[in-house]
Amino acid sequence: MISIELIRRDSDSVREAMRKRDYDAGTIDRILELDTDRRSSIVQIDELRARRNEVSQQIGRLKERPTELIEEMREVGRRISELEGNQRTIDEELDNLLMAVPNIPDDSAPVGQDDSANIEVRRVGELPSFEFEPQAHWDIVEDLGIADFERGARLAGSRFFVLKGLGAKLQRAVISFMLDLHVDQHGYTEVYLPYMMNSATALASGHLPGFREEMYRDEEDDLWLLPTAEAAITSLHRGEILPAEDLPLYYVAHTPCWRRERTSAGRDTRGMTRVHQFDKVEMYKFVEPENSSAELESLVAAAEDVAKALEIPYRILELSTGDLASPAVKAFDVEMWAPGADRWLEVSSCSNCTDYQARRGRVRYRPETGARPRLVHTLNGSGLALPRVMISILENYQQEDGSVVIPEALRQYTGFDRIATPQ
RNA sequence: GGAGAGGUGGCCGAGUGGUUUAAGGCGCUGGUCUCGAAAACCAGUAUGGGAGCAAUUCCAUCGUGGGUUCGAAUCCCACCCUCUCCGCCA
Repeated sequence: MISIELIRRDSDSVREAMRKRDYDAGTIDRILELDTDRRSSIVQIDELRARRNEVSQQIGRLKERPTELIEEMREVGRRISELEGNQRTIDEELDNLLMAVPNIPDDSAPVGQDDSANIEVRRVGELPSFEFEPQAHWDIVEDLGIADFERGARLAGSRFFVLKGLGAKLQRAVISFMLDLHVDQHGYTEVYLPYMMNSATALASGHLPGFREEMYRDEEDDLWLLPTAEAAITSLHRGEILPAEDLPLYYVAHTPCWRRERTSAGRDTRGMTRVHQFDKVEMYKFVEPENSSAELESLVAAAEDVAKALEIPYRILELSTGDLASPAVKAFDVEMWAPGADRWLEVSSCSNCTDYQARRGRVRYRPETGARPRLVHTLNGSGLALPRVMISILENYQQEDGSVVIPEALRQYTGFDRIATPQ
């Protein structure tokens, strides 16, 4: 949520920002209208309440019940209820609109309508060349018997998969490797989270209302399966006022992520490039506002470190204004090279959300004793998404004999250095 | 799932319809005293929203949301959470 004060103070620049994001700027006018209504309604209600408070105290001090005053206050009470009902309607519409407005893109973010306007910032590592025709991961996993899409579909439907034998163990190893790297090299604190969240949590991160159709839901208990750990971690400090010395807070979590993928039906249908359930290691930061730009850089660096350690070629893209997630003001994607499929795969998205989520979740800190609380800034980034990292490992490290060599950095976690025999 | 007990400010804790603008204590901040500190004493110490150039002032908030009443921390209803016991269970 962006601040209503900003919309009041500088609605033109907010409208301009919405245009950059291809978001309907018309809602800004409606918000301003409702804000005016809301404030005049508050003035009326508060005046009546002040009068009622005063008179009621008077009545309490009197020995006898003044029936005329009581009758008058009864009428005032009726009027207050009426106005309150009206204001609830205003507040509800205002909240709904405000909650749907995306964050203001950073001035430095490249302006564009969609991902075609993203900018490649840098490319690291040499693309591998093969003496043979490199296979795509869906063939590699089938030949080695380490993943099973048919049985995944049998259990849960299309776009679910089963990992088997050394394939399952490889994923487990990569998870441990990434968690350790972030904890040991970058100072993150590991957290284990509920894999479900309530609506208040989804609202704080901005996944409600915007991501509603993408999430799986348990209606009966008002629970949502995490589409990403980011949603949960945002609410770790929901409603808190943190002491300044606690900041910055760095968290890292491994969770499965569930997505309905309704909007991308038909895309990436082969293999495990785009699936309904995938594991991810997620990094998340709560920081002081002044530092969030620098913190975004180091967040990207931590994500990159995984690719570097695995010795897989990757590139960094800066997202255009039209491709930013709604809480983000600036974001970078990390894409790993997949030589078998002959394409880049997005394995991470690192975003600075400034105070957008902090305002929704009321996550604040006190700069110094006695000072007024301020909203923190939050950042999130994958570090990294498992299936696509698995794909990159399999496709980059495949051998002519059909086996796959395990990257050096992973071997202490896997306990094996090659997957050669079918599982 | 069943029964019972609870949820009050940063913390402890009083408060069962009206000078409660939430007692008292602890903590914290500032001050006096001191060479300095401790102790003692004095003062201050929530969050959000509104009006106002401002000083200031008003409103809301005692788990959450409704309700009763001129008036609710206090009474009623629903829900959430914590604790104890029982049941079930990895």
